[in-house]
Amino acid sequence: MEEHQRDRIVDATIEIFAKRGYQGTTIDHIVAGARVGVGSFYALLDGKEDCFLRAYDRIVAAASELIAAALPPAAPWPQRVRAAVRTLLELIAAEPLRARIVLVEVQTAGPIALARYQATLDELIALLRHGRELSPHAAELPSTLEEANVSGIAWLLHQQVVMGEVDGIEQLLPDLLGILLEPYLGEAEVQRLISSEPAPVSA
Amino acid sequence: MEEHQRDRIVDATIEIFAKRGYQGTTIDHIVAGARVGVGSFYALLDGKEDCFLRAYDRIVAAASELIAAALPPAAPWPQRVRAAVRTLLELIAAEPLRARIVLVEVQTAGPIALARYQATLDELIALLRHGRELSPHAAELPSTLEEANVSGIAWLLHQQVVMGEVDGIEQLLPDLLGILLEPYLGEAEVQRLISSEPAPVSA
Amino acid sequence: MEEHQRDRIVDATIEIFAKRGYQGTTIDHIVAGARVGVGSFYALLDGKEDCFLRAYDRIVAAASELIAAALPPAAPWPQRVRAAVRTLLELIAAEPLRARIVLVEVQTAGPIALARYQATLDELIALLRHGRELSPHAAELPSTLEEANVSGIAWLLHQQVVMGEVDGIEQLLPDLLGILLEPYLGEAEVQRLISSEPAPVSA
Amino acid sequence: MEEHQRDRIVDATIEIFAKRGYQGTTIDHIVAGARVGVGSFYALLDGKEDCFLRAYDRIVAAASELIAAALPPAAPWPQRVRAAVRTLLELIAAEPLRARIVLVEVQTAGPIALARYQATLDELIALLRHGRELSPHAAELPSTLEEANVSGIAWLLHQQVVMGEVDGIEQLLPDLLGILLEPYLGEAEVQRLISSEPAPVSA
DNA sequence: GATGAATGAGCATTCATTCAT
DNA sequence: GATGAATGAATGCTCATTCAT
Repeated sequence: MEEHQRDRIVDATIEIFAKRGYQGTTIDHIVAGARVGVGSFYALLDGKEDCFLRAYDRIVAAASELIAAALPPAAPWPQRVRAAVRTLLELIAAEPLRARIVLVEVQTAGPIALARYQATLDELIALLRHGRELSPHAAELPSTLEEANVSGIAWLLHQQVVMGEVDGIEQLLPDLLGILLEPYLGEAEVQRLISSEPAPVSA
Repeated sequence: MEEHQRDRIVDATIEIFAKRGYQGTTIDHIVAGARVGVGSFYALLDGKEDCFLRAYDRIVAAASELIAAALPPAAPWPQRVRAAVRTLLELIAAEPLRARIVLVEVQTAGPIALARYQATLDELIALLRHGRELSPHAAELPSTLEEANVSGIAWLLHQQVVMGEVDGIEQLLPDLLGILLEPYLGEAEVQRLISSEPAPVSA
Repeated sequence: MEEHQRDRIVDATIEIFAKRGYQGTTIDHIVAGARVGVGSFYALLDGKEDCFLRAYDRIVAAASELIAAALPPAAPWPQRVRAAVRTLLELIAAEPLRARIVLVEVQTAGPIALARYQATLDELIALLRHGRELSPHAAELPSTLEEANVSGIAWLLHQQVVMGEVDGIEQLLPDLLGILLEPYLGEAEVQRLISSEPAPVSA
Repeated sequence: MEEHQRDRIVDATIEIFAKRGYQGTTIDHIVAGARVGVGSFYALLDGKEDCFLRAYDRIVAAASELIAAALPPAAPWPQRVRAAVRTLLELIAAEPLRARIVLVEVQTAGPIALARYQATLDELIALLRHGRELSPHAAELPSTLEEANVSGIAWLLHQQVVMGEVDGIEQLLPDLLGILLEPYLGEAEVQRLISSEPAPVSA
C-alpha cells in the first residue's frame, strides 16, 4: 500500500524532473504534480534526491526488463547486442522524458546520482566485455575500450536528447553497432551483421 | 587594470569551484576566497555563472596553448596526436583542480556551460577527424566514430577525476591512443607507435 | 482560512506602512509586525507592493461602506453630500493611520498605486458630477471642475494628514461643502445648507 | 567655478530623474549622465536628495522668471492671471521633462521634497488670494478655497503629465481660468475674459 | 495516515558612500 | 581637484523541511 503510493509519486515526478530539470524542480512542483501532501511526500521519501534516485532506478529497471525481453534467446551474441541497442533506441524515441532523466538530468543531480549513472554504465561495460570472448586478438585490445565505447555512445545519446533530436534516433543503430562491435568482429563481419538487419520495428 | 582584476578573481574561483562544486559554491565563498568585496565582484562579473564560464574558458585556452606548444612541429599526425594526449594527461595530473572544472563541474553548471563543453569536444572531434585522411577505408567508418571516441575518453577522464585517481593517469596513454587511432591506422601500426613511445615525462 | 490569514497580515501592515512610509517599510518590518514568517508572507502575498495595494483597497472599501451607511436614504442630494463629507472627515479623525495610507503613502508607492488612487478620485468625481443635474447653468461649468475640486480637496486633506493636524479636521466641513457645492447650488443655497447643519457628531 | 560645475550636474540630472523616476535613479546613473566622477559628485552635492531638490528649485525659479516676464505689466489682475496660466501651460508643453520633475517626481522624493512642493503651491495660493480684493463678497468665500483650487489644478496637470498627454495641454486654459477666477469675478465676467482671449501663442 | 500552514536560514544582488591615488 | 575602484550593509525572495491538527 505504502509501497504503491510511493511508486505512484515517483512515477509522477519523472515528467516533472524531465521538464524542469533536477535543479529547477522544487518540492512544491513535485507535490503539486503528484497530487500529494507535503507531509505525505516526506513520510514516504527522504527528499528530492531520494525521489530522483528512485525515479532513475525505476526507469533503468523497466528499460532493462524490456530490453531483456526483446533479446532473441538462442541467437549468437552479436545479434543479441543488435537487438539490445535497437530496443534501447526505440525506448528513447518512445519515451524521451524518461530518457532525459536517465541520460541528462542524472548528471546534474549530485554525486550519488552520478555514481549510480556510472554503475549503470559499468553494467553495460561488463556486458559488452563479453565480446572479447569472440575475438582472437582480445588480449591486444585496450583495457578501457569498453568504457570508452559505452560512455562515448552514452554521450552521443545524451546529445540527441539535450537537443531534442530524438525522433530519428533509431537511425543511429548502424553507427553504434559499428563502434561497439568492430573491435571484436572486425569490420567485414560487422558490415554483414548490419546489412542483414531487418528494418527497425517501430514501437 | 579592470581586466586584470577580473582575471585575478576568476583564477581564484577555480579552486573554489573545484573544491565545493558549482552548485555548492556561493557568492560569499567566492568573494571570501578571492579577497574582494561583493560589490567589486558584481562590478566586474555578471554573477556566478559568468564567473564560472570565464574560468572554464581560461583553463581551456591555457591548456590549448600548452598542448599546441608541446606538439612536435614537423612530425606526422599520429605522433602529434600522441604528444597532444600525453600533454593533456600530464596537465590533468599536474592540475587536478583545473581538470575538475573542465571535465566535471562544467556538466553541472547549467545549459550554457554544457553547451560550451560540447563545443570544446566538437573542436577535438574535428581535429581527430583528420585521421581519416590517413586511412584507406575511411569511408566505411561510422560517421559518429569521432564523437563517440572523444566523448568516451572525456568520460573516462571525468571518472578518474571524480574518483580522485589522477596520479597515475598518464598510464592511460597507450589505451587512449589505441582507442583513438586504431580505426585509422589499424592495430599493428598503433602498437608500433605505442611501443616507440619514450617513457612519459612526469610533470 | 488562507484568506483570513492574508487579511490579518494586510491589516497589520496598515500601521507599519503608515508609520514608516511605503519606501521606508521593509519586508522584515512587515513580518516582524505581523508576527508571521517570511515564507508565509510570500505564500500569501506577492510582495510589498501587492501587500500595500491590498491594504489600500481594504481601507477604501471599508470607508465606502461606512460612508454609504451614513447617508440619509431619502434626503436630497446636497444633504447626502454633506453627510458623506462629514463621515469622511470623521473617519480621518478617527483613524489617522488609515487616512495616511489612503491620502499620503499611496502617492509614493509606485505607479500602480498612483493609478489606483486616481481611480478612487475618479469615482468621487463621477459622484460629484451628479450635482450638475441640479444646476440650471450646468452647461457653462468647466468640464474639469469636478476633477479640480475633488483632487483639490484630496490635497487639502493630504496636507492635514502630513502635518499631523487631524484632530480638528471636522471643522473643514463648511469650507469643503462650499467649494464642492457652490457651483451647482449657488452661494446662498450653500450657506443655508451649511447653517442648517447640526453640530458634527464625534466618532 | 565650483558653482558652475554644480549647476551643470544638477541640470543634467533633470532629464535622468524625469526619465527614470526619483526612486529609480541611482548615483551611477547620475554620474554617467552628467559625465562626472563619483567623487566630484559628492564633493559638490550632498547626495541624491540634495541633487534632486536643487534641480527642483532651479526649474521652479526659471519658470517663475519666465512667467513673470510674460506678465503684461500694467494690465488688470485677471489678465495677469490669464497670462501666467497660459505661460505655465506653454512651459509644460515645451518642457515635459521639467514638468515631470516639478509636478510628479517631487511627490515621491521624500518628505523634504514634498514640503518644498507644498511651499511652491503656497506661493501660488497667496498670489491667487489677491483675487479677493476684487470681489464684493470675498468674506463669504471659504478660507481654503484657494488651496483647493491651486492644488486641484496642480493635480490636473500632474495627471496630464503622468499620462503623457502634454501636447494639447494649452487647451485647458479656459477651464482653469474658469475654476480659478469664477469665485471672484462671477461667471459672466470670466466668460468675457476667456472670450477676449487671443489664440494661444505656441512656444 | 494524511495534510498544508508555517518556518527561517540562506542566497543573489544592489547601491550610496568612502578614500587612496 | 578629480577620479573610480572598493566596500559591505541592507534587501527581497526561495524553498526544503517540520509539526500541529
